[in-house]
Amino acid sequence: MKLEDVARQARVSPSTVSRVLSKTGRVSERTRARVLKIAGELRYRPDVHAQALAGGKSRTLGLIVSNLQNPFFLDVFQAAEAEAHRQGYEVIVANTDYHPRRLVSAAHWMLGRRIAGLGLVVSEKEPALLAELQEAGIPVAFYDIGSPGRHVTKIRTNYHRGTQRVVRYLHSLGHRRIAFIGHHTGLQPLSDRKRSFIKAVSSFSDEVRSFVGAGSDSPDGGRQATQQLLASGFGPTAIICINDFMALGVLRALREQDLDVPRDVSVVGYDNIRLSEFTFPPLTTVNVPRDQIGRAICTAIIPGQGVALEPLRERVIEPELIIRESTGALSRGRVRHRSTLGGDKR
Amino acid sequence: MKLEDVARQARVSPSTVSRVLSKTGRVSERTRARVLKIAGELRYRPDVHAQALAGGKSRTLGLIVSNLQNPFFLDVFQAAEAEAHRQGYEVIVANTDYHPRRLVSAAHWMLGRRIAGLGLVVSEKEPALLAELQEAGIPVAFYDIGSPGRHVTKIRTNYHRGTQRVVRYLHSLGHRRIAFIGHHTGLQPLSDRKRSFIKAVSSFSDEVRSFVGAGSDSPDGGRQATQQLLASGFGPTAIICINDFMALGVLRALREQDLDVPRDVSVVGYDNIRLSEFTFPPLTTVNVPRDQIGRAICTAIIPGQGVALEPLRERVIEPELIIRESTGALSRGRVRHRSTLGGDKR
DNA sequence: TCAATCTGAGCAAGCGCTTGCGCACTTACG
DNA sequence: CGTAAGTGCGCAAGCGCTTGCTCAGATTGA
Repeated sequence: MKLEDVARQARVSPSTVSRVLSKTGRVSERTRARVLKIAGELRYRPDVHAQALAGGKSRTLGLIVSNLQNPFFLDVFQAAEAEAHRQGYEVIVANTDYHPRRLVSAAHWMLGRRIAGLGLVVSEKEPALLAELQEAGIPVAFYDIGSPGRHVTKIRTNYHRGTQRVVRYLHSLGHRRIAFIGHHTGLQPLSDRKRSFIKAVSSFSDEVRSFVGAGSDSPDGGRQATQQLLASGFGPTAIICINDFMALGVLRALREQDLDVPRDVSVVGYDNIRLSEFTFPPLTTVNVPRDQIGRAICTAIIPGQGVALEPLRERVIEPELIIRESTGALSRGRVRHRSTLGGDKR
Repeated sequence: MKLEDVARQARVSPSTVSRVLSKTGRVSERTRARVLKIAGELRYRPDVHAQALAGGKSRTLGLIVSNLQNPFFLDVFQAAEAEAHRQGYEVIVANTDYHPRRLVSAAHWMLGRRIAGLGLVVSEKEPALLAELQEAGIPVAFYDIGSPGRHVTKIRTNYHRGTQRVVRYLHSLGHRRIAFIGHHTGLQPLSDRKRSFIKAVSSFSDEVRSFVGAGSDSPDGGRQATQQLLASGFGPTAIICINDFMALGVLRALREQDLDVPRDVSVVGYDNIRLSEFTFPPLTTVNVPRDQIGRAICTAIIPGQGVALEPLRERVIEPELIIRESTGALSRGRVRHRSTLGGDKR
């Protein structure tokens, strides 16, 4: 079923059909109706490839994320998709699993699809890629990494401030031995967050001690990092996780060692994913508005809106502490420190 | 950067460049190397649209799912994607949120993209759509719905058997008042599962009583359904959820009413999503191998493999009960029945 | 040594659309 | 009533690729 078939049946030229379908150009009401009718009957579906080729412009946006399994990224994707649809655009996603190589191949794949704009919500980076994107001239929006520039918008949340608030909050509850659990510490934005933690902690002079552990970005990663943390003998009274997704595993690991949250150990996540309300106990966390991020990305990369009007832009979103039940005042009794348990993996 | 540019720089014809890049046709080693070199230097990225148009065939697969937020679907998608990549294909996803209308528009969108095959992992259906897909002649794989036929493969897991096992297991633990919590009961495959439950329960004569509740396919849906269930006065000693995702909310609702799992109420999920290991308590569930499903879908719709060789196929995957800690023997003491609480919404 | 075969590469015809331009015809205006 | 402006539609030239066909030159076998 091609445009030409519809044209023939409707006894008009292909151009007319095209104009009717794309609502451009002048067509009489009668003709329009006839064409529409025939097109419907024939179940005509325009070929996007031909449209893209002939039209030269694309209504597809690309989004690359680091880990779709982590609800944070999924939420950003769905928010972006909703906003894009609202503006008549589509979005295609790709996942990198934090591998720079996959970042590059995903970007190339999108470039081949002639996307109108690209959103990058990843922690890994690849300098050569940035240059290539600049060169290609398509608008790009980064979250968390990179720097604004020509055709490039940077969106970020103030992680530093968020972490600061969490540390202060825990300090005010009496916690003095705090651990941080993250992942992929080799990637800059992620190690920046670790450093934010250390800095925030050290602002309380030497009174507060800290420890940093890491696993993969998954509940299981959180669990393993926690097991190591507990085996280390550090004996934290509070654990700050780089995100809620890992915190899921932290809670489990604690439970496995018969440590009660928050009585024995307080736990704080980050992101405020929907799941964080459903953990046991419900997780204290920091809200990161994925919908705003998703929308900001679209606004930034949809042509004729963001970049065009306001060349280089940086958008900072403020974090908000959400206190639930996984945190509490330091209990009088010392934490049950089970360094012996750490060694029982025999 | 177009093919022609590369050709000019390499002093060969576009056809030769095309043949080098697509590894088809005979090209001398020298020429090949030169072309490859130039293409690399120029950062040439073939335009998929032009390729698709000219080549006439597509290496893109479509996948439509009901709810990407539910890890079950995400897992199927990622499994399918991995398998597709292995075979040199790409996959694009669309989400319907259980709306038949969105199913149709997603399918049309994919048809416009001239996908090579379509996988449907949805619970809603639309008879007209099936006809249209048949007519379009692209291979289709259904999960859970539809029936095999020309160009159509059906993949399913034996939900009935899974539910049966769960019910038997709970019965053997002494449970006699069992509730089922599902969602979108208006959709056939979903109501089928509800009926499977009722049937399984009734196989124990009238000894076992049942109750069916429903919410949306989310933790929150599970939570709300549970609140209603508890308010109903039915006083279940065990709850079977249509999936783990909803079970997350069921656990939370129970906790909110100070009901202990499994002492007061046993809970069983379905799917064995990764998260089910991280709930409190870890969830007893039924494994549904998403990777197998994803792979089966690819195999079925990638041309020249599934459908072609073996016209109509149906593939059934067996479920396996996974016992964790959310289920236990019925405790002697009656469940604390808090019908009073049910009424406190004033 | 000559015809038969093979090799490597170019020509050109599309693939299914969009769109600038032009043409015929209608309507408005002085 | 003549000219100008407006309306409705078709023509044809691409968009960036793929691929069947053709063909010159190298290689081979009897």
